[in-house]
Amino acid sequence: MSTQKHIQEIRTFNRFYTDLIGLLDKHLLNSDYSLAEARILYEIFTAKELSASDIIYRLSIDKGYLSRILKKFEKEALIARKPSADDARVSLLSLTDAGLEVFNGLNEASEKQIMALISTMSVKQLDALIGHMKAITGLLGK
Amino acid sequence: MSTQKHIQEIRTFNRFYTDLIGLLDKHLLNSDYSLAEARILYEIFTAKELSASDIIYRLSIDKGYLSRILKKFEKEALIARKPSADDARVSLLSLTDAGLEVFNGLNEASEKQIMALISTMSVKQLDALIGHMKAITGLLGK
DNA sequence: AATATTAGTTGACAAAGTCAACCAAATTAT
DNA sequence: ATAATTTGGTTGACTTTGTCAACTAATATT
Repeated sequence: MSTQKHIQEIRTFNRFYTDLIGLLDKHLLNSDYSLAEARILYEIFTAKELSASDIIYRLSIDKGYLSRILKKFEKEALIARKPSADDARVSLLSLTDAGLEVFNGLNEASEKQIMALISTMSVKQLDALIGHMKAITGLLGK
Repeated sequence: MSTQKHIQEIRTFNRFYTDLIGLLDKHLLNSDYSLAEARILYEIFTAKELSASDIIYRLSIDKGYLSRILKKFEKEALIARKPSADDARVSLLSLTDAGLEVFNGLNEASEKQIMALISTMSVKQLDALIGHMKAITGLLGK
């Protein structure tokens, strides 16, 4: 692959996901949740039960910030905290039914944003994007 | 495609790009530029010459915020403003050599972040991701 | 020529995120 | 066992990021 072409692919890819971020930010703005909040809900959903520290580790988020977001989530009844049997300092977090509903709503909205973005791209651009992902995969020997 | 599988793909995809956003945010944090700033540089790079209004239109960014960022860019000599011949209210923006250098640096750093993320994914996950993009493309009749 | 629109700047503010100090529980060293 | 250190989490004070409305100057509309 020529360097020139490679640079072009990087730009295509960067362009794609920065646009995606823009769209995502916008749709989250219309929702009542920030990107950080959406990511936190995702972590809790995926793990079923985890501690605040786990989230800090996975998302590299500030613990003070997280603490406040979790407080808000609890107030909105999106999450439940159960004291850990192993460690009295720790609360185990899980999504409530309301939390799951919010999480699903955010995911569905994301999907729409992705489709909206992809629909603005040409077949050529899409191919370039997929090709670039594959190229990276190849570079990594997978 | 079964609904269950479809939901799973959406989640894979959402997960991928929200993680990407997290990484991107972090690397931008280590740089001296915010995501908004990176996107603005991208626009100016792509268009060669455009007005602040063009950027507002393309990125749906607040004009007050943009105004301040452009002021900062000008102070750092990343951009040049040339009065438009057509409209005396408008300045046409372009990247300086310094601005181009910053833009290239940000792009390169992004690439590293993408590779870092992809390297954590399994072949199966990557296939799912690419498959999902293709599926969306197919749904859109491309 | 009067009126309305548009491009861009600025001030005041709100939201997002960071940092350091702190408390309580757990772990390690002595 | 207990003193010293580390870890999980909360809070207050702060910075950065982003929004909104008011304003000026130039352009477009009637």
